[in-house]
Amino acid sequence: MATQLVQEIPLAPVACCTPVADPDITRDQAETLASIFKALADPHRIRIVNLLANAAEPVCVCEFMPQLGLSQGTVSFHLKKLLAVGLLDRKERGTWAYYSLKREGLDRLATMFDAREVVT
Amino acid sequence: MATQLVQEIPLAPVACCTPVADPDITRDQAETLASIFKALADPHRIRIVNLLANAAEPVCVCEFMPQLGLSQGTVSFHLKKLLAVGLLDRKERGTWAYYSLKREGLDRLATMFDAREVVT
DNA sequence: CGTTTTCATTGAGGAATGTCGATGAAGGAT
DNA sequence: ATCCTTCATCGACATTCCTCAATGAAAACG
Repeated sequence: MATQLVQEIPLAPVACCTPVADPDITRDQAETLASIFKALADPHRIRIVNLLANAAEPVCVCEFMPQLGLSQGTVSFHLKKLLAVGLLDRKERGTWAYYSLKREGLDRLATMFDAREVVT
Repeated sequence: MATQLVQEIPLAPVACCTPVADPDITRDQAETLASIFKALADPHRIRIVNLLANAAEPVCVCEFMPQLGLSQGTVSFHLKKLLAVGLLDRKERGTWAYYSLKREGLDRLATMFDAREVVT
């Protein structure tokens, strides 16, 4: 019975499973992709992106602190992470620093799944 | 000069920046989203997804070990992470465990960016 | 000039993550 | 029944991550 169950499925008879095609992406590509996901792998950074998406204009650092309930240094820490992977844009204006969403960054993420470039 | 530069931009005159719209997503939603991204925030797990995307049929654990160069326990560790967020499907067959991509999981990710549900 | 404001960076802590080797559980084979 | 294979889990360790308070740097203002 159990033996038949195994036979039913068209898998390799000897080995445990059918050989898998070599991966399309290299180790380096996987590393790059993971770093982008890593930038979004934090609830506070998700909210930062969400805040920026809702904002009609660039937002300065001091705005995030009360919204997120985080200290100023921590906010800069998170913004830097998002900036590093190209998801955010930063421009200084006097003493202030304004952040905005980088459309290319989001589009790149969208096409990852749309065209299945990454995964398929 | 510098003062004029600040004035040029139509931002709030007193405060440092324009008030930002309240975030669309709740703290809980941000947490959930972050957990999904966290599952993909590792190069080995990216390669696992890539391998599964290239595979025509479910893949057993023993196949990942040589491909990734990781110990068996570590492979199970990563598979569990992806499984937990609904990106993978697992079915046992005798002594073996076969993993496959869960289309709904990927589609959910895709629509996140397509429809801008998450971010916009 | 000195003071104040805004933001980035640093140092230090505690928490979470990734890795391995070892152990355990469950099915198949002899 | 005994042994072997496959896989999940556990314990332990090293590394990375997140957070704050404190310090620096640069611009605006008195």
